[in-house]
Amino acid sequence: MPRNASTTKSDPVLPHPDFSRLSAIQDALLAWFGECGRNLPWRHTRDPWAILVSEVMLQQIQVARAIPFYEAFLDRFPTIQSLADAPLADAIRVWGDLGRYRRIVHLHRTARIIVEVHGGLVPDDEAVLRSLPGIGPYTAGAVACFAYGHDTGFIDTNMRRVLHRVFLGADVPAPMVRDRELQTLAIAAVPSGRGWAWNQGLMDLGARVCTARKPACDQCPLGPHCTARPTIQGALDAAPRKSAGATPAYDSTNRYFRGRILAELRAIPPVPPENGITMPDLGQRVRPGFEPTDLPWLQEIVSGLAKDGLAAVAEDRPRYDAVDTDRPSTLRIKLP
DNA sequence: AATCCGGGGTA
DNA sequence: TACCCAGGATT
Repeated sequence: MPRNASTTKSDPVLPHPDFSRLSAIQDALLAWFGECGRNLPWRHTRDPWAILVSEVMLQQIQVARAIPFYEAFLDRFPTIQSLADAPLADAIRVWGDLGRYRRIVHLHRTARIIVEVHGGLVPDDEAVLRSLPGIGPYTAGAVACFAYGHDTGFIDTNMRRVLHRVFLGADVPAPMVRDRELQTLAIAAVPSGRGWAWNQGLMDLGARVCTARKPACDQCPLGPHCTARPTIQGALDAAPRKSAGATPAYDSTNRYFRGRILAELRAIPPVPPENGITMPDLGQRVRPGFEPTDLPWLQEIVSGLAKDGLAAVAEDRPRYDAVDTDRPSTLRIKLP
């Protein structure tokens, strides 16, 4: 594969990927996947909408955790139209406490764009997919392959590790391998006509055999063909330690309180006369011992949520407040 | 290039 | 505790 010849001067020169046994590797992985592949809900459908929902949910969220959320979300929003028609607040409620809440805002926007611009059909072109909110190189490739059967290549954290080890070896430092180069490799490795099973199999192998910490090389169907196998243990032992300082307790982080605040906002009934919650009330609900001096801290986090499109801030005025100038305006927070 | 985003599982 | 997980947007 003439990959190095096409790289620019600024790119590091990588060892030539070993494709000499590509055919045997393809056969071995496809056979293993047929026998040992995971049984996952989104593998029983080719509905592009269901595939898109699954891929967005699975971005940095573990498979086992995503499954119940996937079922519940599609039960409530079985079609693109149903999500596009729904208020964002409904979508946020159905997303529940899955986390990564900006993604439901992006998915909601994407559903509306697909309805308004693409005739309600999920695009099958990766470049078009990448132009949609919340869809990057991985998700675009996954939708093109898993929904439309395109023989395309893409990389997630599992596939990156497997392709790196099998074709480049353990001696190539991970930082040297750029995403674009590895994606080029991924595309070149896809067996013609078998892209769906190949890419699903790569992910399963990375999740169950070729794991980050303890790869089970003796049980790996690609073991005899793997470039990294002879040196993988030494490379893992020599892996540099990353951490520099103590990580703060999670329940003191911005992230934790974003989740807590959104849980409170979701719990507010979506029907009148409920109209959000005041800042002091919100503070007392999300943080024990909340005091008025903590209001700026809370305001900061709420502003961040509002900037992400996850919260709306409205002034709650009495009906004839034009004459009531002494009354301080009260901010009420709710879902957008 | 670095940081942020949630939360749960694991060694 | 620190790392890991079917990434992407923002600055």
